[in-house]
Amino acid sequence: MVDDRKLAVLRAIVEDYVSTNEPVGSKALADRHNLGVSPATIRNDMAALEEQGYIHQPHTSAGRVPTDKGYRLFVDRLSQVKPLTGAERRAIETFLAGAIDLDEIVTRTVRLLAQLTRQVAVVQYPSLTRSTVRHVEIVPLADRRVMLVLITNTGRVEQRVVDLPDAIGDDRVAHLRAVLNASLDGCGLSNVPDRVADLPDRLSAEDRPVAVTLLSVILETLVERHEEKIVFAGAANLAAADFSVGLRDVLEALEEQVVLMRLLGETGDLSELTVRIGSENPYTGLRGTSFVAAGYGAGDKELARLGVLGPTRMDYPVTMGAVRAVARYVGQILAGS
Amino acid sequence: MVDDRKLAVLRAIVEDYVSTNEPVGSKALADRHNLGVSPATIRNDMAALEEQGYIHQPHTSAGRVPTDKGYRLFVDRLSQVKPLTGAERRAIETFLAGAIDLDEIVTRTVRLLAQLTRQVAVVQYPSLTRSTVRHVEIVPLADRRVMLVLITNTGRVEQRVVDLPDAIGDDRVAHLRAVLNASLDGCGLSNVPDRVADLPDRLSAEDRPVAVTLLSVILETLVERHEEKIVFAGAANLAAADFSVGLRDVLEALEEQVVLMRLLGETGDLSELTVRIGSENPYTGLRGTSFVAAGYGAGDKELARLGVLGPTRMDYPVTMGAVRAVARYVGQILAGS
DNA sequence: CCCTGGCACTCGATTGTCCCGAGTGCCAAG
DNA sequence: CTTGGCACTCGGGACAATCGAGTGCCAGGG
Repeated sequence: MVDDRKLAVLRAIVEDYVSTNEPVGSKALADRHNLGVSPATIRNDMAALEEQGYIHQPHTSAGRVPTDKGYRLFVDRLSQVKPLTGAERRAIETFLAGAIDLDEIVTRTVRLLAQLTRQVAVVQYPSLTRSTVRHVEIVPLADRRVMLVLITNTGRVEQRVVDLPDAIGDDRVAHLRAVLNASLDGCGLSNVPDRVADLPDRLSAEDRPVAVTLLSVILETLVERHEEKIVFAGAANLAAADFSVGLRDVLEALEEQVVLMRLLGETGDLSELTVRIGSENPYTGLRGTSFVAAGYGAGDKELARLGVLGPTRMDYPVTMGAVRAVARYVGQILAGS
Repeated sequence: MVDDRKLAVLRAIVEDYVSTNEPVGSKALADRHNLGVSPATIRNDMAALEEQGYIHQPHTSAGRVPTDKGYRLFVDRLSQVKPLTGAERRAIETFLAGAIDLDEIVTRTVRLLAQLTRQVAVVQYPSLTRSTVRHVEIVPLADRRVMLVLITNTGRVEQRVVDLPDAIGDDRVAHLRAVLNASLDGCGLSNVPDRVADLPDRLSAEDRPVAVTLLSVILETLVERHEEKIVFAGAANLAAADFSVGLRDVLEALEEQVVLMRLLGETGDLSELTVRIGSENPYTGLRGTSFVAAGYGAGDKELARLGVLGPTRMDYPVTMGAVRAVARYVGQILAGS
């Protein structure tokens, strides 16, 4: 039914359409790729492919264009991820190595990815929930006001100003700090609630109200900020692609954290690439776009995800190569810092 | 030369063009605005206005369109900033009041402004240089590694991980923390270099190398981060405006921190609105756009600026009203927190 | 002196028509 | 199963005609 030659034809159609952005006809195919058969034969194959929904013709007397299903088959079975050139690898490395803190790592990564793929790059901040507490700091600001700072092993810092029920002296601050750190140091963020459940009971009556307030803020921070921050870059590349229709929708989607969350949300194996094509996307405004995502993390835990959004008609092998490479390098950087 | 009636005509042209987005002719003007004169008279006035460069006709037999110079005159002398409605004010207030930290204030502000004006909003983070140190914190992470946290009176937090030349114990950390806070508390950030110049001399030989390292990082942070962070929102509104040409340039400009810096950069009095129209913009890609900016700050110091970017053909009175109002409210929020 | 109505003119946009060519589907022969 | 031939379809570009909004100018009137 779908023999090898038909697959070869489909591959050729995808490749040509991606590079020319014009519906591709049987003659052009026969010329450009040496398939060893005549245009007429190709026409027959095309008819079969269309019958099965892999390609589609915009109007009679036009060439064929791959459907989402066609791209899917292409990605799954007909293409190989294309590794980056040595020069590109080196560029990534030096560019990312210059980053001094988490913010900058993320910012540089997203720009890098956008530039590399000439599309829109999306990067999620390393997850709080999957990282561990490295340190808790309590900074007195006034008698009844402190700043609470949570530092994680991924270099992320969360801070909140807290108003306390009682005034509190430096010595008690030091004590609470010591207690909190003893309880939480190295603790996975998702385990924090368990770890601190009985903490107030172990404290003096004097310390208890303050501790309760602090703990509730800590827990709140962990929950509220569970919605992870996501940034994007390269919107200008959208305008270059001939996105005439729907550009507005795409821009809107990019500014909606929720939509981005859902885009990235799917869990996949680390170093496994996820490709979402056209109508496979969870959001209506993103029909017509495809999304290539990968998880990244320090060591072997997946901390967060990043990806690239572009027209359905994108160069999948190259894009996938770039995403995979960048994800790996970011992981290395995070592990090394 | 430019008598009152001509100005009225210019005002009418700007208003009509802004609302219809079509070149406006003499007949339409006579109909819609009761200027008390006939179309023929208006034609004469228009000819004069064109002669002086305030308006322009795309082609013979088309209506007139304001030039940048025309808009400039309109903004300077013919329009009044339009205050927001009560409902809008209340919405702003409640929306901004819910923010819990600086990041969220800025994020909410930029979204609010974008939504309010249906254009692209740009907000600069409150300047480090004009704020004061509220607290310096040193957090030991490992023997020879600490995290340095700088908290400012605007709620901004800067943190850096620092590798030290020597191992350092908790007691020495506490000592250094005390010394640094004693020197820097309440100090304007721009005065920090002076304030700490002689600090190493006042320390024991043992503490000196560590202190020097820390101070150099502090100074570095102040200088490097002097390039203030700028965020924007509402890019989708660009697509709605008929920006067919140049959209790409505009998006590129928005992602270039440098360009945004220059856009916002001009100093103006606090609560003074700056309007940059079309070719008055510092960046080529932004011809065709206008920018309305205002400074904001807690109390009477200007801390940073915010603004709105839109097509030259924008509703200036309304936009200016929104920018001014938002700037004031953000100031209040910052002052109150 | 300025305003007004009239009039001829310009020119972009719209509509309709025609034609071309790329590309198809089908069929009969190899 | 492949191939060459052939009739057919249909989008897009070129061209012409028409329409109408808007202008500039001029002569007459307050």
